[in-house]
Amino acid sequence: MRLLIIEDDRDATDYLVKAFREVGYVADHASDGEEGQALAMDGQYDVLIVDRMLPKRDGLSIIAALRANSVETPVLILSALGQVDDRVKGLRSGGDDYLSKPYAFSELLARVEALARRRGSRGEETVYRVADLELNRLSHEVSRAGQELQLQPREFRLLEYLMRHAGQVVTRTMLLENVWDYHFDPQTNVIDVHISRLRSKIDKGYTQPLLHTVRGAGYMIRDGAR
Amino acid sequence: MRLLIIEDDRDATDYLVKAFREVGYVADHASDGEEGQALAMDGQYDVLIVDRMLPKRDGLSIIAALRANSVETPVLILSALGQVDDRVKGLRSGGDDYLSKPYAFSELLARVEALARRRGSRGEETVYRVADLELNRLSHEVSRAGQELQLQPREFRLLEYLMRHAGQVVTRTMLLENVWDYHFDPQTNVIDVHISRLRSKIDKGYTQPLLHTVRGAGYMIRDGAR
DNA sequence: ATCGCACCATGCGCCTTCTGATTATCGAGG
DNA sequence: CCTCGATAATCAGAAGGCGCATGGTGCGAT
Repeated sequence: MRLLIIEDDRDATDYLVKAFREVGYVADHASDGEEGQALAMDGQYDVLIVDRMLPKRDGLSIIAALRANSVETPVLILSALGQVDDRVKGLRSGGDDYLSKPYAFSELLARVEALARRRGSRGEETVYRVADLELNRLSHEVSRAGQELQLQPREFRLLEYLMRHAGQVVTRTMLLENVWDYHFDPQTNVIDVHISRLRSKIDKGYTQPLLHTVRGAGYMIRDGAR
Repeated sequence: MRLLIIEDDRDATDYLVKAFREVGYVADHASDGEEGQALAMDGQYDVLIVDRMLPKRDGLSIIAALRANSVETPVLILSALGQVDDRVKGLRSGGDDYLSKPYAFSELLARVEALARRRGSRGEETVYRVADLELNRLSHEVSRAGQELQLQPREFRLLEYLMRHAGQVVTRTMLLENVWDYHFDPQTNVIDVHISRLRSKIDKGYTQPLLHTVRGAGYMIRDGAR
């Protein structure tokens, strides 16, 4: 699940990004209305979380602009206490939601998931499975053929991302963005190193390798039969 | 047990939330009908406590909307004295309940528990057990291998929350929200400190540690084969 | 006024992650 | 089929970060 948070309060944003990441969601953020709108315009997000009051361009006008360009990503509006006016009501009828500050993260999470579900985006599995390889996102357990494996945090995120996109080639750039939160090329072989270590844990000793290198493109995890 | 209180009177709400928390229930709240309905729609609660008179959308219409969406969470209606009209009576026959203000909290509690029980909801265990570690939510007693342990209040809440989610990684954000009621990052190591203290009480001197650190993710309690 | 609990700050130690060099593998073209 | 350049894999050392423990401070309760 990909989220975009458009919010100018730095602390609040950091807190949210961290919290969403902890539960395994990818959260980008924008600190003003223009930047946020530009990002959201691609329609690559499952849910947008938008502050009512923003520099450069307020939350409601962003939504209007998106809808005018037929970007139908559901939006959850954050508003200061008691600030919910009639326009917000109007928006809600469009299928979106609002939440007034202060709020509990768990509440926000619940609503975000509700929005995503309503829209039909799958609610995110708790267990990923590829052949006899299993990853449990709640307990952070990973096993192959029933054998428990010990992964490091980064390796876990890496595998989680790969398994979420099982059967698809995952590019290095995708990994940098979503597993490392790098938005630039580190010019090193970080990825290779971790792929190597991960591979030694999940594939070593098994006849059927699951983590495949796609030369020149990236990596892919899948039941190698075929 | 998870409760949702939909009530616009701030003081009354705070009082209830606190009171329920003291007896170990998780109580969310919404201050108007729309917000309440949105929250309740997820069906994540065991019982709803709904004021008759609410801004934006009155209590009965919320219930109607929920039932229309086949959300069958039992509802207890709070109504001003003598306000019990026929429609409310109708609801009662359907298995729900009402209570007129003013009321005693103990009575409210009893009815809420009755509703939860009638529904067959797993009413919430009163004793959590993980391996030889036991926590009694009613008596606030904690013991390991039959040995009574002395916990501080905060430590108790912490352990209670961890044990409720035994076998799952509990993130720092979850702890901040649910054990500390912080909705921001305190930028300190409060959690670490209390985990440390708790650990020294429940794990020190035992060969089998139960409270595990999941580096980069959070903490988890479980019968730690491993 | 005193006690005790919760919180904060600091420093330490270990584990994870990254780096950079080296070796291996791939694939295309001669 | 061999060679060569490019790409990927491996390895081990280093540094940084994260989590842990301890002692100190403040505040609320008794």
